[in-house]
Amino acid sequence: MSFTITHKDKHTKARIGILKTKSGDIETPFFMPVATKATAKYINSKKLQEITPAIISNAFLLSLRPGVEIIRRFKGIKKFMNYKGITFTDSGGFQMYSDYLYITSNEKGVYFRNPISGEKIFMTSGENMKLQQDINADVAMCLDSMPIYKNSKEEIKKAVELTINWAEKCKKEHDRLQENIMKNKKQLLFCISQGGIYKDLREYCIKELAKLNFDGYAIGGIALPEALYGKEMEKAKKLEQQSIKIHKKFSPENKPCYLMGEGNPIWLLEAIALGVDCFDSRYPTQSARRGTIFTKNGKIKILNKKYEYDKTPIDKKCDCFTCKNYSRTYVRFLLRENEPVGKELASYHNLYFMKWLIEEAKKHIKKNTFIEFLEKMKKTYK
RNA sequence: GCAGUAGUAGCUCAAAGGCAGAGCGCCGGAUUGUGGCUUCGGAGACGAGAGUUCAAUUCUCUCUUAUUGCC
Repeated sequence: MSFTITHKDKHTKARIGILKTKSGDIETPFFMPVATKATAKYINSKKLQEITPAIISNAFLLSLRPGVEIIRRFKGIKKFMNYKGITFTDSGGFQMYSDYLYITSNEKGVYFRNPISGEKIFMTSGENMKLQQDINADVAMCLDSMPIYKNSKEEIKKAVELTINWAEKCKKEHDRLQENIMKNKKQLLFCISQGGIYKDLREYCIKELAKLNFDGYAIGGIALPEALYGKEMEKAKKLEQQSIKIHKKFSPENKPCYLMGEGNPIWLLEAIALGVDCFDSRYPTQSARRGTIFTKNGKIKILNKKYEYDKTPIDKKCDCFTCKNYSRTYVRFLLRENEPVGKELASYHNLYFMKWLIEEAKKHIKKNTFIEFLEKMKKTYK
């Protein structure tokens, strides 16, 4: 058993668990920054190790550059980037969201456009498994078909069918590829459910996936609120939570649940309350680079004029490297000047905040006070 | 002193006898399994005066400022 639940909150569905991987154990819940190209932008892997137990990279994009052969010669992404935490790779299914990269797909696989050479690439679900095995992260993700909000229900249903079809093929091929590997050295494989905001499609998709005995069950395609639901954020949140509830209801209780793409601190906590164990997002790092900083009192826009003469740290209550050493004025100036160090300091802080957030959440789950923590954060994190 | 050229947004420049635009800068909002480039809003201007005209920022004249050349 690769996942063990060690504590269940008495008042919500929040829980603490241990996920065993070939690189070691990781306590859930946890948050992974996105390190698409084997680095979180502006944060090197050693710094990353200080502030996050896991990262997720992108197998498809890494296969374009530097190419799988290079990573294979390092025996995998961990040694390639010299990161000692837990690593995940995403298949590249999410890149169907990108008009620039995605061409089309069928039951066998996906056609992508190589943005570097312009050539058309066809990748089967099985080839994707081989690719992720070569990159050798601790956890691989199934190739899934991610529908976008513009799609009709018919199209989303097709995406669900394709996702299930590929998941079956991925599982089979992954089992075959890992066949001769010792049990504690095996790469884990998580599937991803789709279905957009449609309850029946979500239910159908996760029920089918639940039959296949994956190591983890991810929820895909819902954490892009504006793209998915327009500007009605409250409605978006409700729909997201509805999807999570359906997913949880029909997925195995004793397997980790991964909400893909969620990086909004409060929404993330609410997802934990529903029993989600694992998250990833570009949001903290991307926001940091663009001047939105997470603090214990809420998001601030450091580029706003009111911080021009603010000599206090980004977050007075934070003891991260950035907050211990630098003022808002300075970080603001660097970001305005587009200086890489500004992006680094801001990104480091936002990731440190995510680490703090998850650690607090875990403490409260262990004390059965998670619901109070959630309510407090909702009030103070404006 | 004479001759030429130019005065349009904070800056660099457009256009047009009838609603004056852009880029940069400024102010604010978005940002969620990151190819790359972020992106979307907002505020903000016709050097001064007179004349021609239904109508002038535009044409004419005077002044003024800047700039170039010549004496």
